[in-house]
Amino acid sequence: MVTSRDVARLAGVSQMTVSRVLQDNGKVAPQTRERVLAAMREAGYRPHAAARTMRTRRTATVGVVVADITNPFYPQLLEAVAEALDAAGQRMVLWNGPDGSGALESLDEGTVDGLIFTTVTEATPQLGDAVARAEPIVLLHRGLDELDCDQVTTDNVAGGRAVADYLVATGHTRIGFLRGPELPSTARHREHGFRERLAELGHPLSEDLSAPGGFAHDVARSAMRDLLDRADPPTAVFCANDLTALGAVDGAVSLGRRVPEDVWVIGYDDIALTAWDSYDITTVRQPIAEMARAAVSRLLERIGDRDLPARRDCFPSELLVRGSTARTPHPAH
Amino acid sequence: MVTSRDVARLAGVSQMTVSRVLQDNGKVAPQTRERVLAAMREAGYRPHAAARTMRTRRTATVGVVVADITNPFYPQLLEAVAEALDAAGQRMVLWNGPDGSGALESLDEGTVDGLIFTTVTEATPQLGDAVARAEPIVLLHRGLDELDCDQVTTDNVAGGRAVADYLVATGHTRIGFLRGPELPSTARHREHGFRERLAELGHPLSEDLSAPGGFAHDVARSAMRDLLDRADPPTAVFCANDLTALGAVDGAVSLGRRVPEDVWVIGYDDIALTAWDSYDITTVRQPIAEMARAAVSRLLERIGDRDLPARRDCFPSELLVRGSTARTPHPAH
DNA sequence: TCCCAGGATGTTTACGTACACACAGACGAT
DNA sequence: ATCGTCTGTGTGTACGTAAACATCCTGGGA
Repeated sequence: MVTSRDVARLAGVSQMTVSRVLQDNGKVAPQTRERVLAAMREAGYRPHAAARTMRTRRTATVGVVVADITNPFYPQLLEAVAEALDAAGQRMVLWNGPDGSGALESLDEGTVDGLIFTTVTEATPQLGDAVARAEPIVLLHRGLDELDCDQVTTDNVAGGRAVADYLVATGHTRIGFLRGPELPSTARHREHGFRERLAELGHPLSEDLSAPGGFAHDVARSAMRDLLDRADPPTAVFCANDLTALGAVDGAVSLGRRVPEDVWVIGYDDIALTAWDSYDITTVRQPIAEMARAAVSRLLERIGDRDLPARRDCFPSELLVRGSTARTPHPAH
Repeated sequence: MVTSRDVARLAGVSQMTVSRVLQDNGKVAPQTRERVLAAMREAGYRPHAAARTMRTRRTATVGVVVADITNPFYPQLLEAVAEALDAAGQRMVLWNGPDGSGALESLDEGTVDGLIFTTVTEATPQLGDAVARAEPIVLLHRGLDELDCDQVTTDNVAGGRAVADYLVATGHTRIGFLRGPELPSTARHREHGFRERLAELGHPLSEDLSAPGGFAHDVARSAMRDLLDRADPPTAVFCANDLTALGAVDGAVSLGRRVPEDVWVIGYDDIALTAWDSYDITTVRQPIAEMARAAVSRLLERIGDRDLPARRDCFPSELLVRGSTARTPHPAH
């Protein structure tokens, strides 16, 4: 292995001067710097990351936690996060799975400088402790009301309300709902806004048309089949997220029902798939790339200064009407 | 920060004894070990990863390179890789993008112990050098014939041949092909097997029914539209991968054509989406989880002993017939 | 009873980098 | 001429862990 000492010897300077050239901030005479750079190239020198980390307490690495990478929403989010991190010269360690404890351990071991959680469901003691110690942690996409830390989310309540407005305005009265899991803030807020606005408009959500859709395709598919098999099925179904909406459409398709002729379907997230011809699903768009960039820059700020006050960024969302709803007049029931 | 020295002081032993307890291999008396473990818990001790790496030259971290994480195939592969790494106590650093040079640099800086490339397209000098230095590198999914390193792939030639057999046996004569990019071994081998077998069976692929489908949905969609808009369109189209097949189906749907009544579509990879009702696409299955496990265990072996001879694991693949082909009799043309 | 084997534990040091500090030389102000 | 300042560079050391080596102690065999 080639060390900075070897480079120093080759360039006829001290090891410290090599280090200064490396950091590119210290004062080094131009011709000395050139000599050192030449020696580095000649020796094929690469600084040893662990040694640098040892001194600086920085890893240039950020951890990202995702509950389920096979949900197409997360690859889209991850792509944007990865791009922002890459632009900032940071590496990305990925944890897949509902349990973020591995990531928190890594933070304690100094393997990463900070963490982005995209799928928190509750403020575990471990997470609460880390936040209390002012560890650099940003919640992206899903938030936690009770936790005082940086959070980057969208206004899911407003999104839910927008869907309610839309469905009532288009004349629906038998409105179904495939709800998500109980804990994620996204699912809770969407449901809350949806229910609240429906009630305000005089069409409170009928409990027998509300079914657990999970955040999974197969769960949503069978829930949709159950809804459609009733004597008086819903004319429109709002789904907790896009993956659920895809499942709902497939549930309808599996029964020979047509969307939107027999039933309207609305999702949430605007994953790429929903725009494809076979699905063409009305959904609520989140500004994924902007959110990812905001989360990354916020995290890097906090890594630089842990004393910053926690901030909550809430991005707007937008209803995108596609073929699963408006392109056909709503069937009268 | 709590160090092993603090723990040692608390337990009334030397720092080295703490280190021995940590490694769990050295000889430590049971009651001493208990005392040390108690002190660790009391102090909330976490070993400092960088310091350990400094001494052991091991990071317990593996890098994974993926060209495009939004292609649903890769999240499925990544999920399996992540699970296998997690089970082995390894962290995963992810690089998204066609360029793996960042990962190779990380290897040089000692940030990762080894690399898994899932989407190599060519043996760049950088990659060749790393392999020549016996760096732990495994190619997963896509291979490189000319590179002497560990590779875990499927028999894409056999897969291509199986599709040719199937289409000819079911009576197709006007067979279309949406080819993938030129470089990836998967695309090349599938095409080679497909062409070869078609020729053997007396139905060589007609060049005017072969179109560039890329490995992207939108490219495939418009290529399919072009094919179907011809005076004498194909009765079946084989696509370079599933994402391409999804695009092909959507291209057909966008023209009001029906699958399989108007045209058959076959993909490759068996991503979860292809089994969903709205697509229901015949495809060639790869044993994704097994491959991921093989790649991980192979990489860890090589990290342990760089002198192992390079090995190539080639897994079998299997044609899965679904609704995009066989469920309806092939229309006579 | 003595000695030695072998297990348990301690001491010293090195991994490669960057920080704190020291110091030499150049140059301008007094 | 003297002093102080500033720039460029070198010296010593510390980060936290684990390897190598040293040392202590216990117990069993002669």
